[in-house]
Formats: sequence, C-alpha cells, structure tokens
Amino acid sequence: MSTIKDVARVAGVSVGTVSHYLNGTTRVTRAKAERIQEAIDALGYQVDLGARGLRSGTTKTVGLLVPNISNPFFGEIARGIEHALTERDYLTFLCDTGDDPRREEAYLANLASRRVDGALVIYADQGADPRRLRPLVDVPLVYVDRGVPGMPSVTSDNRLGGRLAARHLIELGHQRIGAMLGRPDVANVAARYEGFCDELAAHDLEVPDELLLTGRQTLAFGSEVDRLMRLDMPPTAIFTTNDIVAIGAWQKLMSLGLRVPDDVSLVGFDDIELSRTILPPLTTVAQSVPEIARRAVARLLSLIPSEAPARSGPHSAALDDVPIEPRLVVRESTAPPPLTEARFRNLGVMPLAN
Amino acid sequence: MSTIKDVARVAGVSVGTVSHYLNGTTRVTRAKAERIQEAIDALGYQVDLGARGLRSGTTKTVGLLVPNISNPFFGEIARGIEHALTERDYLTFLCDTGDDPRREEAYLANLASRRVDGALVIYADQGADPRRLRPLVDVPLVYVDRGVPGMPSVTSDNRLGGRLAARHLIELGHQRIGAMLGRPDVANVAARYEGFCDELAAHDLEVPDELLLTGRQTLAFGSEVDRLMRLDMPPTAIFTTNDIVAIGAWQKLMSLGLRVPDDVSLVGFDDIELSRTILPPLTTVAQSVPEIARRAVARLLSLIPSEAPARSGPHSAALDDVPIEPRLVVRESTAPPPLTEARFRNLGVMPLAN
DNA sequence: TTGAAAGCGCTAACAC
DNA sequence: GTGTTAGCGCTTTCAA
Repeated sequence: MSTIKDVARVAGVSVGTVSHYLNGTTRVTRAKAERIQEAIDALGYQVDLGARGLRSGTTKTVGLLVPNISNPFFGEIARGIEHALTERDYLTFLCDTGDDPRREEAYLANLASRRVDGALVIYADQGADPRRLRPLVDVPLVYVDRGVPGMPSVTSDNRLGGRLAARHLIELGHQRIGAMLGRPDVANVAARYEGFCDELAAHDLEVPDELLLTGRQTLAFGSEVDRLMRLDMPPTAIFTTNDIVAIGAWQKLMSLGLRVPDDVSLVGFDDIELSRTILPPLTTVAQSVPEIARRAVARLLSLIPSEAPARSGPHSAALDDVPIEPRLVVRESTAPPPLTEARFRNLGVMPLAN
Repeated sequence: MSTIKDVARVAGVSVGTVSHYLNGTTRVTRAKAERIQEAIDALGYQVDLGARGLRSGTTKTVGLLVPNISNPFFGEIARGIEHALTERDYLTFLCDTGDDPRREEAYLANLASRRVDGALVIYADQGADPRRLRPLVDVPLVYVDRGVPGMPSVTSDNRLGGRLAARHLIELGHQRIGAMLGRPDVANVAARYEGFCDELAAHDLEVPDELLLTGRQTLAFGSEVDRLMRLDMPPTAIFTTNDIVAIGAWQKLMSLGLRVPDDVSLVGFDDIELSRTILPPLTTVAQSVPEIARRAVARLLSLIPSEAPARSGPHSAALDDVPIEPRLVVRESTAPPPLTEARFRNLGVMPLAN
C-alpha cells in the first residue's frame, strides 16, 4: 500500500504539496497537479484516513446505537441515518445494543476510544437512566426516537400522535374504544397514550379499564386482542402504540373470523412499511422516518465543531429540539362503528341490549 | 483527552512501560502496574485506537455491506454478524448499499481508505459482477448469503432447500404445484428453484408454465397470487422463494376468502421472524441466520493475518465454504391437497371435472 | 523489567 | 506555490 511519500516521490514534488492537492488547502500549479494525479493513479494510492484522523483530530466517523437492528422500524431509521451520514462523508459504526444498558455503555466506551466525531443513540429502554450515557463520550451525542428532556433529541411529537389517533376514531363515531399499550414506563409509549386519553377526555370519553391491555411491543402481544373481543361489550375500535402490535392484533382477528374494519377498527403507530401492505392497509400515525433520520444527522453535525456551522442564515429548525409532527394516515383499517346488532351476530354472542 | 504520555508522567514510568502494561506485551512489576492503573483511573485515560491502528497496522474494524438494512432478513444477519464481531473486539462499519452497485464500490473504496481489517459483503444483486468487488480492497473479503463460486463465501445450500420444500409437498400428496419466484437471474433464487424442480422431476412432476410467476421478492409480488388461484385449475400448493412473498400471498388469499392450508398450501424460504407469527404459521425452509452470521465472522477472521489462526486442531468446518444446511420447518401452512369438489366450491367456480 | 527513541502516514505551520 | 519539518498517540525495537 503506497503512501503520500511515494506519490510525492513519483510526482517529483514534496509531500506537503501532495497533501495540499488532496485537501484543496492551497492552489497547486496545473502542471504539478497533473503529475500528482498521474502518480496517484499509477500507484493506486488511497489516503489513510486513520492517519489523517490522528493528525487532524477528526475521524469522520459516527457511532450509531440501536436497540435491535432487525426490528424494521429501527432498521429504517438506521438506514436513513447511514445514508445521510454517507452523504456528508462520514462512516457509521453500527452498535446493536440488544436493548441492554450494559452493552450500551461498553459500546460508548469503545466509540470514545475510537475518537468518533459524534454519537447517535436510540437508548435501551430498560429502566436505566439514558442520561448516564452522556458523559461516557466527550463528543456530541444526540438522542434519537427516544428523546431525553433537556438533551439534544430528535423525536416525534408522540403526544400529538396519540391525539390524532383519538380524534380520528371520535370523528368516525366510536365511543367504546380499547387500547393495547407497550410498557407504560417507556417514555414514547406513555406520551402516545397520554395524548390519546387527553383527546378522548376532551370529548368526555375514556378507555375503560377492561379495554386496556399492556405488554411488550411485539406481534405476540398483539394477538392477545381476543381478550378484548371476547368481552360482553367488546370495543368498536382499538388503538395500539405501535404497528407491530396492530398487525399482531389484525392477524388474530382474521383467524377469529373477525373483519377489520367491519367488526372493529384498528389504529397503529409508526407507519412501518408492512402497515402499507397488509390487507386492509393500516390506518396509523406516521412518524416520518426520513425526517427523523435527516434531522438527527443535521442536529449531530451542528454540534460537531469541525463541521462548518450548518447555515448562517435563519436559524434552522433542524438545530432545535422541536419534536417532529407526526401525521395521521387514514387507510382502510378504520371505519364507523358497526351497528350493534350486526356485530354481535358476527361475534357469535347475543347483544346485551338491542 | 489524556494520552499515554500523561499516564506515564503521572505514574512516574516511561511510555513504553505503560504500553506494555496495556497490551500485556511484557511483565510489569506489581508496584508499577498499580501506579499505572491509578494514573489511568485518575486521568480517565482511554487508548486512542486510531493511533494504535496506525502504528500496529490493524484497526480492529470490519466493513459490512448489506443491500437494505431495513429488510428484516438482512437486519437479522447484520445483527448476528455485529454481535459476533463485537465479541472479538471488532467494530462494524455499516454500509447500506441500497442494492446499488455504484454505492457498493464507493463504500469499498472508503473502507480501503479506513484500512479495515476485512469486509463482509452481501452484494447488490443487480446484474453487476460481484467479483469486481474483490480487488477494491486488499484485505480479506467474504461474501455472505449471496455466495460467489470460487471466492470465500458463507451461504445456505439453497438447492437443497428447494429440494426439501418439494419433497414435503410431494409427501403430502400435492401434484398440481405452483411457484412464485424472485428474479431468476438472482443466484440464490435460481438455486432454490432448481433444487425444487430437481426433486419434482425425480417424482415425474413439474411446475406447469401457467403456474409459474416471476417478480421482485416483495409483499406486493406475493399478492399477485390471485392470478394463480383464478385459473381454471388452480394449484393445490405454492412454493415461494422467500417468506416475504409467501406472506404477501397469504394476505391476498385471506382477503379473497381462501384458507391456508385448507384451500392451498404455502411454503416459504428463509424463516424470518414474521413467518413464525402469522396465522397459520408458515411452513418454510429455514436458513439458520445465527449460523450464517457465526460462520461468516469465523471465515473472515480466519483470513485476517493478525488473528491467531482460528484453531490448530482438526480443520474447522467454519473455514471451508461448505454451504450451510437449511432445514424444513413444517408448520401449519401446508396440508394434504383439498378434495377437488370442496376446493372448487370454495373458489366459487365450477370444477372442470368431478 | 525498563527506558529511550524511531516511526506508522498524515497535516499544518513555517520559511522560502 | 512549494518544500521542510514537527508531531498527532501509539507500538516496538534496542540497550541497558
């Protein structure tokens, strides 16, 4: 592997000149520039970015901590982030924490040793305080998706998302509404459900205790939906705090011979790709993944000193921690509530009242 | 950020000694070792892995090229690989190529500049010759999932997988069998279908032209299954070259009021997590993702000179390119073919013959 | 066992 | 514009 020295020798110039040519730090005469380029081509020279980093103090690398890269939602975020970073000439260290706070800490220590220029973290939502991660690296750190109050965060307005879902169901005429929640100590889940209840309350509605299910945000949890549907008075609509749960519920409903939205409406959250392709396509609160990714990277870069301050013009929104507005995507899993008679017949039980 | 020099000064020893202590290169007297450790703790010293890499010629990093990290199958592989690599103290550069050969090349060039110790690649299956990637880096490169004959590759025995699927359907008594394939110029797809046809042929069966559908391996393609089911003589079983397509088909079938496996059996390929959770759970040819990941990393490390030769004992299978045996996972999407009369009634068309 | 010193490939300050 | 050179933080001879 040839070095800058070799290039200099072959081109008949000094290493300094080659370096200037490479970095555009100074003008280089046309003639020398050509000779240098020829030497580079001839030798197949490639800069050693590690050496450059040692000298310049900036490695052009960023660490990305995700709980589980095989979860399509995180996968989509990681993809967006990685692409945005690549565009700015950064390479991404993938750190799959498995939602384990200990692994999370180990990764951050390693990243610190690697002198990454920054870190993007979707923290492990297992009770450990996300703030403890901040001091583990002394470079900019931005929390993504799962925000941390008072720290640079890029997240959706989960509360608003919950409100949008509720409003939609209310407008369709639903009154008996159930909910299937991820663990409520997870900040995003809590915010979504709070927003949902807020909006309900504004219309003198609420989710009755017997229509509230809590669990992990998995397909398996979603399939517990039958516990709701076997009640004497099943809900006419169900809100779930993410799409995976909604899809799990939908599968179970189908297997029970219940139709969505004819027998029960379903609203999800996230808008993962799968939601668009199931039948009927899911009405859901869409988080704009590309927007989250874009903003996360912009925010991080704005904190990296070696980056030109993003823009001198009007203070860019990307630099603040304004939560990203989710939007309701109405598809075909929601409809007005079924007539009482019809649905009880479908469910194979007698209505309590006609 | 403090350096090894600071540690040496505080501990009152030379940098060389600190380095030896850090790397265990030489015994260090108890007293000095303690003083060094104290200095390290006091200063919060962390080695600069970049500087170490420059000097030692090994960066302890590996590049991972994947077509699309938000595809759960690749996500699972990436996850397994990243974990295995982390265990061996390597950090992973995530490179999402978007199945674009040009991006693929750009990434490899960048990785070369970063002096990674090796690269793992699931190449972009878009017609570009995967072999062209080999010379772009001068470190070990292992092809994963999508193998390349004659190059270090870790893949499943796709041909065998196809055979297993066929055998299963034959044993159940199916004779009229359809198939939904990804683009047949994709090596893995071709191998799966060849194996499938081989086994069929061994039993004097074949997939008639009108029961063969080709497309991209997406949910959307899967939903074209109705083209098969609307034929005068629809298949009693369908083989798909991956689970995503099978799931797409399954969704469409449900929406048409057809039951799996009552009306038609479905066999997938891959065994992604989702297959286990749909209803009925999918019969599929399982690729052992953990095994692929483990083997890929073992193979790569075996090619990295700075790694101790994996094991001196009996030549480890992990070091060869023996394809990994897939296994058939029989779940509930397959059953004996329906009686002719019953199925034509279900499909709402008249049987051609009784 | 320890210290001194060279040098990995590069950038940047400085002198010309 | 261009060349020379110090030095980024570390490992690794080589002597002692």
